[in-house]
Amino acid sequence: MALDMSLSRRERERLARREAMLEAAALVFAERGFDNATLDEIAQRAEFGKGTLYNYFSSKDELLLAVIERTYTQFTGIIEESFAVERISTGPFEVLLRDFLFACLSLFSNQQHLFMLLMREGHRLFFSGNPEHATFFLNHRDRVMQLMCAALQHGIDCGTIRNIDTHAMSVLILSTIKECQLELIVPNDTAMSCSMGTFQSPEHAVDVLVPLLMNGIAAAPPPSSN
Amino acid sequence: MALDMSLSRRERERLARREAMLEAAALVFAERGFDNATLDEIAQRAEFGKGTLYNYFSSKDELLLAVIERTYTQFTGIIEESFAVERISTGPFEVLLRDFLFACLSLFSNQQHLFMLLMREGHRLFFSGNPEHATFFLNHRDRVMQLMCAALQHGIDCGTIRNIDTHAMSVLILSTIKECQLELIVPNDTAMSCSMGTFQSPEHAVDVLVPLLMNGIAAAPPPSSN
DNA sequence: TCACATCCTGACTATCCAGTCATATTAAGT
DNA sequence: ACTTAATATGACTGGATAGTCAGGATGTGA
Repeated sequence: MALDMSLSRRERERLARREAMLEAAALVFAERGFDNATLDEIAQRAEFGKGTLYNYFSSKDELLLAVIERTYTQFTGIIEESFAVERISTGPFEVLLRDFLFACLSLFSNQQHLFMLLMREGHRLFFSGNPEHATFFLNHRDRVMQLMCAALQHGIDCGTIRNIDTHAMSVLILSTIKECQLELIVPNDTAMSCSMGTFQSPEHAVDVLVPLLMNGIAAAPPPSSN
Repeated sequence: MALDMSLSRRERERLARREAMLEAAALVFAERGFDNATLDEIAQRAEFGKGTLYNYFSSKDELLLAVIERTYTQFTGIIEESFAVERISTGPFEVLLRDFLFACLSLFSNQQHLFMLLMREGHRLFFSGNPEHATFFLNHRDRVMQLMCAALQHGIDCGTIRNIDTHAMSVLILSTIKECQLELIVPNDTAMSCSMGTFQSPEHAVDVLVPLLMNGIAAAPPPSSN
């Protein structure tokens, strides 16, 4: 992102053009879905000719993978920041969890197209039957899981959470973020937001979810009642 | 499913052919994804000519919607059974939750293609930009949410769970099922099942998830320790 | 056996688009 | 100014497939 003076102008310009293409591709893939997105439209939005795309990416597939790679990097960045070692030892885990959920929901609320992209195309890759694509997806998912597990393990070690199955809890937390983000998008996307109560905002969602994740639903609430 | 004697043989045969087409379509949509599935292949698997499909469904889209409708009906059936009113008042909620999770994970483990279909194409419908499709998806999701909320509310009324936000908890439970089912599919689908520990079986997944959902992760575990 | 209706069929068409490549454009060096 | 290298361009091609339709099969009732 920040310009790197170790590169020549030539090289910097090339990178900038590549970025512009990725940006345009992310938008179009998110809006239309991979299969319905056309390289013509991506090229047009990036203000290049279609042929030029092929000077930077060897195929439509490769372009998609590059876009997803970029998005996952943003996401793992948030996990790393939220659960940085110096933060995790100090306060109660509940605060860390709040910050983390809020950061995730904010990121994707501000860049809904990135969320759509990950939802639509992530699963597509996994189920595509192409082992290379499935591996790509699983490796990234794996990285996210590992960061999450490490954060939880650290919490256990510090005694700020009880001794749980970190893997299962990571699945639970990450899946909740996904589904919750989906709800946050609904009202914007369709006039008809069905009868069900939806989360009003990232703040509201976090307020409601954190107690559930911390204390569960069992009849006897641990510290205070109701 | 069971033959209905109020229908003429003609009508029953027509319904049976329609079912065969839906069955074939579900398989092909799940394997290839909607966009890459061809009507030729669906027709071939159902052992009909392509033209015949159009005597039963007016377009590829309509065929997809019919397949998804059918799958959602199976799913809501499980929720209704698991949380039937006569069951919900009797035992501890934990048992109901175990049975429910197990029933879901079993259903989709035995019919993985249905799960793939819902994952790949459900979101596709929602994000497609086509309001009719988005509505279709949301209505079904809504129905699932309402059943789940009702079950939780009943648990609260009976005092078997504490007074939580039923909507948020429904999101949490349903999203966990999704992500967990994804993990259960991984080892079968790809030789390389990455470094992360995956759930071994529906039984194992339920054993691990239920305590997390019931008690959360907070440092002081409610009734018994560790 | 024939006439009529219902239903099936797959070759065909019209469309769409990923990827190519011959040509045009720009920049760099001399 | 001229040469050469690097890059951009978009018309074109080849392949794919959703949906159509004219004709064929099958069954039914007279």
